[in-house]
Amino acid sequence: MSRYDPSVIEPKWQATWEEHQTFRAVRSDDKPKYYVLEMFPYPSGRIHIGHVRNYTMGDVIARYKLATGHNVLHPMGFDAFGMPAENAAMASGGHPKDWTYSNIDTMVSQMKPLGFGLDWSRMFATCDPEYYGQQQALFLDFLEAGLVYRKNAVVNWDPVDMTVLANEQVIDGKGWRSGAEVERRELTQWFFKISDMSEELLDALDGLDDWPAKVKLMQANWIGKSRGLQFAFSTIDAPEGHDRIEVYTTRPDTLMGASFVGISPDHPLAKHLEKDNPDLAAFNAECRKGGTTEEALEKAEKRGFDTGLRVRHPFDTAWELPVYVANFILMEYGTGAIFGCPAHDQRDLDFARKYDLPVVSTFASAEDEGHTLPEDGGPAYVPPKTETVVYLRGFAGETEQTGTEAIDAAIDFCEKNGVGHGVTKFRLRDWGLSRQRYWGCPIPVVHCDACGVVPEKKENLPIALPYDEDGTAIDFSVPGNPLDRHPSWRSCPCPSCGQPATRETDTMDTFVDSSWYFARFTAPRADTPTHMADAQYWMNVDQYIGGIEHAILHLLYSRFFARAMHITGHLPEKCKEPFNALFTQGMVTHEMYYTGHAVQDGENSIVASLVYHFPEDVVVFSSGGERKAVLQSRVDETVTDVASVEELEALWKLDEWHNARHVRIQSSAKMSKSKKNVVDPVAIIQQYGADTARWFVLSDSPPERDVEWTASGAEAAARHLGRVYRIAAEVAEAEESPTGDDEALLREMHKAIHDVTLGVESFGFNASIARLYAFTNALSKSKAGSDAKRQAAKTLAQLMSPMTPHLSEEIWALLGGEGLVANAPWPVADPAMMVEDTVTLPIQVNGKRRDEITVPKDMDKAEVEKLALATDGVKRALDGAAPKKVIVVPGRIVNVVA
RNA sequence: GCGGGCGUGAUGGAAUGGUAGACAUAUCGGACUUAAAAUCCGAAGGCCUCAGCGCCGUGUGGGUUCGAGUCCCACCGCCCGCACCA
Repeated sequence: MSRYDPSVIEPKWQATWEEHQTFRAVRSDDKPKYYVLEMFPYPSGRIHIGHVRNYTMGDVIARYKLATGHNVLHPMGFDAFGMPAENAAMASGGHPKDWTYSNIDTMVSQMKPLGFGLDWSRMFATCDPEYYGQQQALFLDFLEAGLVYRKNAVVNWDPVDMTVLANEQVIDGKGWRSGAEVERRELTQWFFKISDMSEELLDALDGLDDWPAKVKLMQANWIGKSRGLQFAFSTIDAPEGHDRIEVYTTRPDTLMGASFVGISPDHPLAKHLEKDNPDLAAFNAECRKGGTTEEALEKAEKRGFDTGLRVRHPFDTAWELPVYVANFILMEYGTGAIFGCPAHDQRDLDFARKYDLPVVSTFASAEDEGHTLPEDGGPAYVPPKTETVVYLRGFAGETEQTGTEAIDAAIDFCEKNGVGHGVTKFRLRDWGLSRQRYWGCPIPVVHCDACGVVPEKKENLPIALPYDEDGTAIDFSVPGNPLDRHPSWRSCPCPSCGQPATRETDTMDTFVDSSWYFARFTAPRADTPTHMADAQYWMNVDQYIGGIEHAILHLLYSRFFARAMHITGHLPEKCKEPFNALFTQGMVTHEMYYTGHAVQDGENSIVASLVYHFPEDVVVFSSGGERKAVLQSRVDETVTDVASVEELEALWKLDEWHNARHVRIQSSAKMSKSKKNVVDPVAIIQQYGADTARWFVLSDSPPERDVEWTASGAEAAARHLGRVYRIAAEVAEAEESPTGDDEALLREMHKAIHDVTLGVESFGFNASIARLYAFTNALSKSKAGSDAKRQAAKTLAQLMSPMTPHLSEEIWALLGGEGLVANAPWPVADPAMMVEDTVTLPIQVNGKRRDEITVPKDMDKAEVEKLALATDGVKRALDGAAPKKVIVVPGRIVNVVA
């Protein structure tokens, strides 16, 4: 009998699938379609074990759907634009294009051995001119539809690298690469009008039933809807043009507790006042400086500057309030000005205490009446808006009402009395898409002295990035955007007047590339962005799978793009929400190994350092119930003939004695190169085969949770697959034998079909695999006849085929299965076979299990009750007393109440 | 601070309100073997007066129920997201 050898069978079946084009997606009306998509990878150069997990999950779904009679679309591509390619070019010469395409080649060659059922004929990279040219066409259509516009915006500018930085790239106020102090600079940038769709993007979340609640919540928070009152304070003796200060508040019910007005250092009034006030100018400058990171803001002290200016309270013109410039007020939110109500806002209270401003309560707790004034050092009284409170200084609505009711009443009152109006605000800003980078999709517009900003003509698309067509290589050796320095690329005729003009050199944010690739996969070679019939057929994505880290930006942008593409006629109406179901998978983690080293540094000081080691360089063993580890190299060197744990132990102690070279084990964490706690999928496949890797990453943890990669787990998975092969081969080669205990095995089989199917359909892959282990054990021990065993083994191959497709094909062929297991119809569980004729019922007395009875499954309740009461366990527990009540749950349990 | 989630053996984890710990890892014992690996068989939540017809047990305390890991309330702990958001 041959042995299970993945290195032989895996390439063989991959070639067979390729030959039969098993996974080619073809449109046809005779079958329902199913579109399964995993978030496409960035071509960093190597695939990661996390990719293996992600794509295996998608592949399980894809293969299962194929077996259940669907036309399956399961494509793969690369999110190929972005900074790393440019950084690589800057660091080590070469060109981002060469770097990227070479990485893509490598990664494809690493992915193919995993045997994913992908339609590779649809593959593209977002840096293909065929792709980004269509993206430019979309941009032009969006422009025409008013979905893109240009405006001045404040950006983080790195003066050394000469580029705009995203907020995430600013660390402690310095550029993440250059370390230079980041400047605020106003630039003209392109923006997508995503904020126009705030309300719709928020409301539509409700319809996404198959999205994780967590993701929907994160998106809702990001969009950040709030209802409040916008009104103005009139100023006293203010500079011209500043006779009013517009403020926005979500708590207009606390208006009678106002004690100051605060404005942002960037507020026009603050900027005006600082001209004649050097102290204020200094204060404002100080506020503008400093980190813009959340952490820095969190720690920053709340500081204010009394402008000396005063305003009148809208309800009482005799009531004057001071105006402060305060460092915690953001110009970007609301109107850049607030009124402070210290009694009911902690931040305002801190501020009021610091500058000795009055604290006036407007409402009190309904329970302990009276005292709501924050005691010295006590917190502000901020109950949930849903709580009913007693208004002490109310002006609208009942005396006793909830915060929400009071807010509504206050807005109503103010509108009727001409003090402002109710407004709904969103936190969501327009999406700035301009980047001063080379390796991105060029924005297809031209700047003409005569005509201004002119869109390119569609027939001139793609506006391709220059490579070295005219003999001029792109120069990445100096900072800044190479497109700006290119001698000829910028020059072009104006699409409108034909006079010499210059191209826009900004490129698009890479999030644009990933905001519509799912639609492009439905017609990847079309000469328009999409092909309507194909989009109509294949869209939406039925199941989208990816990391939670994309919960906000990528998914929100994609939802915006789908709507914008519908408006511009590139997607049908039904695609406005492009992802029907979303699944966010967990990471693959690994424990970490390090040794401590003491190094003499100078004469007297000793510096300790940690050195991390790769898992393959470490031998982990167990001693006295404790897991310990030594370096592989030490084992080889000094004890080539280690025969026992004790000897290894001795080695351990020796090492410890020497210089603490023993390996410490640190608990599992996300794999990272710096911690060396990585396993390389390529090495794993070479060692165990793709099926083992696939089986393992699905087996031990629920898919949404992190899974810890362990060497023992991987070996166990490999052993199990070897066992399955062996059992199947034995069944295949067994002599014909009469029927034996067939029914027991077939019952197990149908239960396995049922449970595995349920697991696959509900992302319970770990549960499916546990069931497959149990079914394998049952088959192994079965005394059934050869026909039944053969049938069970074939079913096992089918049930395993989404997870371990190569092994399954091999077994299927071995057992004489017809065609490919990939194309075989998914087995269906027979309900009749899952119900036992007799059932064993546990008998409880007062909820504690005391005995059990085995009865025919349809025995009537009275009969069951009689038998239950007659059992020894029940008699003993009742001790002669009569039961108060007996509950019989047919087929489940009997509970006697004593 | 706000919002969400999770607490089950040594470990990863199973359990439509119905026999808690499936399945796997690690561990221990046995068979086979010169030996090891591989393979096969078996044990195993804790406690006790240690195989019984016993007690306890799903973070802690309460509640609902004939019956709670599961539902409700409070607390403790951990994880994640958001946040000078007016």
